[in-house]
Amino acid sequence: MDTPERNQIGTPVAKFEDSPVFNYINNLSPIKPVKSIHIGQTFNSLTFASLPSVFTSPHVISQKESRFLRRHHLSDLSKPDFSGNGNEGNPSLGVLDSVQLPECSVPEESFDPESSIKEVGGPSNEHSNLAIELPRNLKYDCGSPDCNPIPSDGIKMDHLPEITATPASLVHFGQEVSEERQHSFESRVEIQDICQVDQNRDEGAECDWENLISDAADLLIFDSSIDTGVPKEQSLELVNHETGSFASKVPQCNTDELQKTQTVGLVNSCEKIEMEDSMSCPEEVRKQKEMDKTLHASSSALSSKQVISGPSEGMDEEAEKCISVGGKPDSQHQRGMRRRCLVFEMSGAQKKNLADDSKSSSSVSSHSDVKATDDQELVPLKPGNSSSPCMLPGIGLHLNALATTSKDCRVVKHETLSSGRQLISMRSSITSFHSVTSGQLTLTTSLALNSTEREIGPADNGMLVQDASQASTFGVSEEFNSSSPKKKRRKLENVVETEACKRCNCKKSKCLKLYCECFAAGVYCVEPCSCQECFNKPIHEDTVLATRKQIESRNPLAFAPKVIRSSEPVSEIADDPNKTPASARHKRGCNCKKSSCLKKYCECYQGGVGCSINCRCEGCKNTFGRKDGSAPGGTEEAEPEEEETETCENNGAERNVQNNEVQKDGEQFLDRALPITPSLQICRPSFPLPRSSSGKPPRSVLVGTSPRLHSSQRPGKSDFLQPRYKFESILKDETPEILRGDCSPIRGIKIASPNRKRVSPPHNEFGMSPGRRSGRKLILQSIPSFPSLTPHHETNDFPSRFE
DNA sequence: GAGTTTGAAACT
DNA sequence: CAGTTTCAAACTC
Repeated sequence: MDTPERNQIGTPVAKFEDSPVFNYINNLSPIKPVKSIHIGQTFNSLTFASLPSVFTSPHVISQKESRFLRRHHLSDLSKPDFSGNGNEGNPSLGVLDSVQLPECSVPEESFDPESSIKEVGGPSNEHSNLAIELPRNLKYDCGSPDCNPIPSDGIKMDHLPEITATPASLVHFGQEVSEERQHSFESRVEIQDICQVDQNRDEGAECDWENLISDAADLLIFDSSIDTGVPKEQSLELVNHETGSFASKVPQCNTDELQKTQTVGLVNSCEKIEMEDSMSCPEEVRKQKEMDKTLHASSSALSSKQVISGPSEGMDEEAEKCISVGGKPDSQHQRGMRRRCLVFEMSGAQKKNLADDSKSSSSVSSHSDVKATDDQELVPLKPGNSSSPCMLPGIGLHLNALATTSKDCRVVKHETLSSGRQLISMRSSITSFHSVTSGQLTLTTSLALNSTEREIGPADNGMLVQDASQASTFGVSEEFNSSSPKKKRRKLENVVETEACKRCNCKKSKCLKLYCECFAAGVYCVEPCSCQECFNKPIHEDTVLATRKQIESRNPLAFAPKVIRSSEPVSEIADDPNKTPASARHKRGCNCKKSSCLKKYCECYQGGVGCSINCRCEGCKNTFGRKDGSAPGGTEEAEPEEEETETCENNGAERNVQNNEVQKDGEQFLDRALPITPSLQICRPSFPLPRSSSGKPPRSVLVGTSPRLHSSQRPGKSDFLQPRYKFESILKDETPEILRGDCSPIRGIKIASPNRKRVSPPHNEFGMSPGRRSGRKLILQSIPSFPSLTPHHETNDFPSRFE
């Protein structure tokens, strides 16, 4: 296969070389180059490992450049159309323009759209152009050249070659620069194949995918930067030679997007690369097999790279770069910014997930891999997820805890994916991740599950919410990934409704105090915010982080999720006593005096949870559960921490109910409960609860990266609740699914009671009810919520805990 | 949209 | 730790 392709490629190249002028002309007129070069280029880039030809031949370069430029132009052009905003303070745009102009003396701007139309051969409609441009623009914001999602078939055909060409060119560069890099690209390509397979399955969701892709592009960009790690610089340099800074950025983005984007052309190219044998349409089975292989390879590569690249700082820088590149002032752009901030971590997590998946159990491999890819895509979306403030309410400013982010991403996935598959993938990913860091797979897995569940919560709260605006994309992604889209949708909707619109109206706090909802949620302020003198923006990242640290130093729990939520919407909770928030409570409790805990002034009520012992409210009438225990739904809520434990143990029936709830919610509740802040998530899991006499875990130091860790532990009473849940979740996780059995109710009972008893050594640190709590507490301690963060500690802790 | 109420956060 | 002040959301009109 290689030889023939090479030959084919070679001829065109030679031609071009012969007539450089022709090339230049071609560049000017997008139509010709695309048609003539289409096949050749794709094959070339893909098939040829050695790219000297590319470099030698100005044609190729020019073409590439032109492509990049075109897209840029398109994005720019489209920008005004969509956003109507010029380049708002995006220096990058200006740079891009400058770059483009010199190279393409002929105004491609007007040209490009037309060219695209011409290429298509179909009737040229402005609408069609716009449609095309939109995806491009979106992608472009991300810096990705994906034309894949092009709506119209004809358009697709024409554009595909171009797209493929870019990636291919990238691949070439990588090869030349370093074999490692090439490997990474190939792996990416492989990943793309996987994505394609998924796409094939979900052909219906293409439209959504476009959005998703665009959204994900941001994340992807980060990933790319991370993935490339050292090689990244090389790639940048190479790119720079040709197109300049912009180009350099673009290729990275492209690669990332390519992975996620699923274009036929890409698929073919990928297949060619890896499968060279199967030029014909590859079968899904084959693809899957290959995907598995590729995933492993890619994941390994990615993981290694990630480890090397590490931290958020790099991430941030790149994020900024990407943003600058995207350089669109549009609301979307801002969203992207926000997401990035929040998602960042997500992206990293995604990468990790991939690697993890590959590493993770072979059994899951094929599915998990696929899932992983899907998850990645999903993750970005969610962050819109985020609750992810959006995505995640608390996820925190993002930058702080990268590790957390990864978890967050996972969590997000978890939420989206209620299906076993997803869970599995999650586990695997987590496990692998942990293994990398700490090396304790088994423990980590269980923990990971817990963490993931917990994480879900945060996503709901904050960061995820951010993307809520993009919920549509989510829905698509969710459907794609999850076997039970309905639930996911529901959750997403809820999230969107409740937290999606995190916005503040701060006037004096500069959005640097907990008064600011955005800041408190760990999210940057965004467009919808009407704050004044806002410092809670990526630009002031340092300030934000510093302030955050200060606040955390004062109160480690400051950014912890205030409310441990149940997954169910408030309405449901209220309606359903069984579902009640027994599991959900406000950590610190409220202090309401006049609102009777019946208004949103009450944080408990606002969080849709019942008041607990922790509350000092007066005249509590919280519909979700009264402080005195006379909760409408049940006594459960009344006194969350202590009562819950007691009730569970005391009342068999109640216990069952609770267990069921817990188990049911297990995923949901736990996630929500703990979740809000990534830091918290990390912290909690990683640290044993305060039971240790001091209350502050020694690990804090490790966790140390984020003060949050401390917070997680400290929390006093409320924390116990969380641990408990954690414990339950852990139990679930620990027990193999098979062993667990499907019967939820039974499961819950069995699992809960036995484990607790087992674990419960006689500890009454808190002086709570002795037996039960102590056991739970111990369990909680034993459970290292986040091994990954504190590998050493966890390793140490694990043996003792589990034993 | 302005003003009031409310309770958390911040401060002392 | 308690009391006070500040703040911004929630609420009312």
